[in-house]
Amino acid sequence: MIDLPDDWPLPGEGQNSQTRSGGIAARAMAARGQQRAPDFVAGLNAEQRLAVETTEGPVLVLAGAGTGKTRVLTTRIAHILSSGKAWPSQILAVTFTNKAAREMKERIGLLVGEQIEGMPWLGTFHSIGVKMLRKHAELVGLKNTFTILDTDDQIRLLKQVIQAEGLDDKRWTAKTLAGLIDGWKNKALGPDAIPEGDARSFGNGKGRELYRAYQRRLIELNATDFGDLLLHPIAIFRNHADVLAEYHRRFRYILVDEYQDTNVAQYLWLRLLAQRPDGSDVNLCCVGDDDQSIYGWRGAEVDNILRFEKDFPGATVIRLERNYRSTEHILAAASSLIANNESRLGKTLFTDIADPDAERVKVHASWDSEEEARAIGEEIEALQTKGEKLNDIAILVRASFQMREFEERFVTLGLPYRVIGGPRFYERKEIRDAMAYFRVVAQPADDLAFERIVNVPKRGIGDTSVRLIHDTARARQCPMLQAAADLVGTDEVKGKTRSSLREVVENFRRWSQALESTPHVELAESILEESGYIDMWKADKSAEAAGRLDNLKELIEAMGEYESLRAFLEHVALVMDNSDDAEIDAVSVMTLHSAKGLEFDTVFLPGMEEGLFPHQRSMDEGGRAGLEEERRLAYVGVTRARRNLHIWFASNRRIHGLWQSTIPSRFVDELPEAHVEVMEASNSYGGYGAGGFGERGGYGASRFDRMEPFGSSYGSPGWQRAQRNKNDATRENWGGRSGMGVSSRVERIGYGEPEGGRRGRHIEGELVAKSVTDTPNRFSNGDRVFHLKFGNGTVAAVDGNKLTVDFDKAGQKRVLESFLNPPG
DNA sequence: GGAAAGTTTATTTTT
DNA sequence: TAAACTTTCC
Repeated sequence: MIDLPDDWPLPGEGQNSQTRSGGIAARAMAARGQQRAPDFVAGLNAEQRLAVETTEGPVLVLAGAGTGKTRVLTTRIAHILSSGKAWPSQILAVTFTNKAAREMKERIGLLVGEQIEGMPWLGTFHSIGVKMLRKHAELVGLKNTFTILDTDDQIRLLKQVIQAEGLDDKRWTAKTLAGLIDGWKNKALGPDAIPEGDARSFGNGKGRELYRAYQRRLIELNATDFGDLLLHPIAIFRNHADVLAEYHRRFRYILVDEYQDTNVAQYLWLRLLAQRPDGSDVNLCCVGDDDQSIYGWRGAEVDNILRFEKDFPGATVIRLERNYRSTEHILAAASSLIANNESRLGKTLFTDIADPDAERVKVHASWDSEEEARAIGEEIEALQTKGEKLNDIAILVRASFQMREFEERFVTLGLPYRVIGGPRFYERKEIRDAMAYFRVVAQPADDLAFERIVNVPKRGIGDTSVRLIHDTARARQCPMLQAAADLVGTDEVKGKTRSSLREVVENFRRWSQALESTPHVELAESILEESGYIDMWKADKSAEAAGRLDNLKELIEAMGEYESLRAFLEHVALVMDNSDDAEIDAVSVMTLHSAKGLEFDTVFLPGMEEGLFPHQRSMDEGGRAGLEEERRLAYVGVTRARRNLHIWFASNRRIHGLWQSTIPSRFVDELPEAHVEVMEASNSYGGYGAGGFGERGGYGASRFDRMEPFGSSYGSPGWQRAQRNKNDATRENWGGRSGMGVSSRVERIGYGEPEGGRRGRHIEGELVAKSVTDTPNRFSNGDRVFHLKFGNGTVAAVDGNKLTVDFDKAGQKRVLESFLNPPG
């Protein structure tokens, strides 16, 4: 990926456009025999077909959920290629995520006949930005070896900048400033362009200076942050007409996926590329869904999509409303929900597939979040028994703290699940440390990386010495590595520190030399060995150490797939994907945000309560717009389901450690009654309100207490349900798993009393424990054991039927004996 | 340099 | 409540 001089004439592509041979387009045509226009559009509906065939002029495709958006996008590209309208290298296709880019590549490959490598300009905004910036880096004062900093580096750098300004970095945190700068960059504002008010609001009015100093430091470090990957190209386009003209000449078609998620910077970047000065604009096609815009808080401007027709006069707007994913009930639920939003272009999904057996959307109430998790767990087990694939089931939550309860439940049930989202591989400490070593080798000016690892492992180069190196470097305007090398020759550092530093400097010199000659995987291994980094973890006897060493091994292995160390570093900076192993059949648990673009047969939406969903904070901070974004998020959730949708709300939920009583989300009441089935509690007693236990004494006032029920809520499913269950709470049987029933009852009663919640919880643990204690312990200290979720481990302590186990991978956990087996 | 005690703060996340 | 982060103390 490191700059090739030029990449558009592809191997096999002739100069003469009449005699194409070997290119993708040509291959596609050949594959189709003599037919001029391959029949890609055959299986498309009229609107999709229009979206594919309207290749000229600005086009906005409003593609509702499940209407074949990706299919349109990929077919459109295939169509452009096969009809000879453009070479692969003349098409710019941008996505937001690497996953989407990858998927598009694959699908175009399938359409066109072969895995294509010929779409050099298909990628994420950022990866295309990097590509452009590597080519023209010097125009903004960078070298083309520049490093891409991630959020962590960014914050560390900002901290230094704040301190250098003589500000208190407690009062003015780097994190806050990072947020501000990100916001400015999303709007494409440089230090000189930010509003005065913004500039004054931070750091005793020094906001602007800090931003400026940060940008200066980035250039000195030969580094960019994510925002710069778009802002630098924008600056280049604006200041160097010749460069922009080159891209104008190159691109004939521009396609943008998820247009509703673009921010101002991305919009400007696109517009610069799409609008030629002579008015013969590049053909722009944006695909998106205003109803699925859920990233406003991250700078996305729904307005971009709402304004499209004004921005690009004469635009063709095509609506895709025919849904191929969900049942009519689910679509009706989605439509009725989203109809409550004001700012939208307006679409209504429909399906032609009549399914008389289709189940209505099911609304369930539960007493609290724990019961919610338990009941959903049971429902999933029932589905499993019926032969449903766990892979086709998902639990989508508003906030990640909700996931824990499900996880705990699933571990107990031994139900395989996978959490999507969560901490990424490349964010782990050991990986970042290793990467820091590699970064210094690849780019010696990377002071942030250098600082990170000069004293890792500990070599006696403490804060004082690091500061000295830092200050020396700043004074001489040279990289810290250089400054360190100079200092070694002086008396400014002494003793052990001096010899350690000499070794570090010497090591980096040697590794840098080896960079061009040694295979990069081999080099990486020696770096980690010779630096003592591997030994550091080998010597560490904490639970995680073994796992960290494994991760390092994995890192080195992953490296082998890239052609050079630099290519690998770039991959890590830009493609922080989580690989999910689809081979295992497991329930997916994830946030609604990460569910966008996915679909499942059965979807559970727990936590449908005012304050959680819609989230209180969105409403407080975003007002009406905030609420509408929450509703779009709910819409995204609903439209993920193909056949079954289960909506849950609990009457009580623990928020910041305090039990709060909650009321059903207004979104529940916005569902159409005809398509909803309010579920009776068959084996549990849900219900709204603490009414069954008399007054809500003991909990303290909930902030939801003051809220009025919404609209005509009394006739609504949520409310009816609530009324019915009000008084059932103490009666019903708990038909759960053996041993648990009793405990639940105890717990439930416990909740009725002030502070009973905690006690109930505790009691449950005890009871569960007792119910299985009859069998004598099968394991004792030091035994090797296997756990379905945590893998192999060694028993560290036995306490009744609860064992403390040091798992090789997962660390120390307390688990029930019954979930342990002998290894092997 | 590290353990212990105290303090703070609790959406959503990609690149 | 509980996890992350800071400060304090040896």
